[in-house]
Amino acid sequence: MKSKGKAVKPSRRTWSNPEPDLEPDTEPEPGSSEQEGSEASVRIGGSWRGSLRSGGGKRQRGAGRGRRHRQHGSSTKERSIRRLESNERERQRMHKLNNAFQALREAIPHVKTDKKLSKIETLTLAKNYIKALTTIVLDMSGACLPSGGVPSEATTAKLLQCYQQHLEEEAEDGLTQYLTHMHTFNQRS
DNA sequence: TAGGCCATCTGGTCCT
DNA sequence: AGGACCAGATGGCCTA
Repeated sequence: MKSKGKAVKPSRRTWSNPEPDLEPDTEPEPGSSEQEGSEASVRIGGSWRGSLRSGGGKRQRGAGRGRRHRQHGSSTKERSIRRLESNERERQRMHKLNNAFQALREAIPHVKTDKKLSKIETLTLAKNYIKALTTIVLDMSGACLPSGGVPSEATTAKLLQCYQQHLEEEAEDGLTQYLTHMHTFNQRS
């Protein structure tokens, strides 16, 4: 396990722990003033960074774009508390995501090395693994993938049915069980 | 030392 | 209204 010194980053200026010479109350919030998009730099994430507002951002979802900051009408202290709570939730969310990645790493076969799979490697291997399993399962059931690589509707329905059954049973050894179902299915049909 | 990977913070947007 | 989700930014650690 790599120690990445992430829990605390003392050298970093955080919103909740700003440098003494910075006055959060007197600073215009990014995007909340008339200077929107005209600042050479904005303070986001407790750090100074280049302006994001002028075209660089990809965030253009929904009709709410251009909306002003949500105004909570609360004190600096209350906003600070909410921000800390929000950070904590985000941390927990990312931990859950990482746990899921770890579970995925353990579920897919790969050459064991000292170095753990990165996230992108994990996703890529998982995708390939699913493709390989699908091919095997279809072979067992006498079907085969069409040239496009996409199973037919009927085949997909069969796969989903077996997968659903597997989920309901919450099998300990998922793959074995899944393949057994498919084998049984094949024998019956 | 550069580049890859990652955790964390943050603000915007979506959803309930 | 508030939590979840998302993606950009930042900086630390590690390796080639």
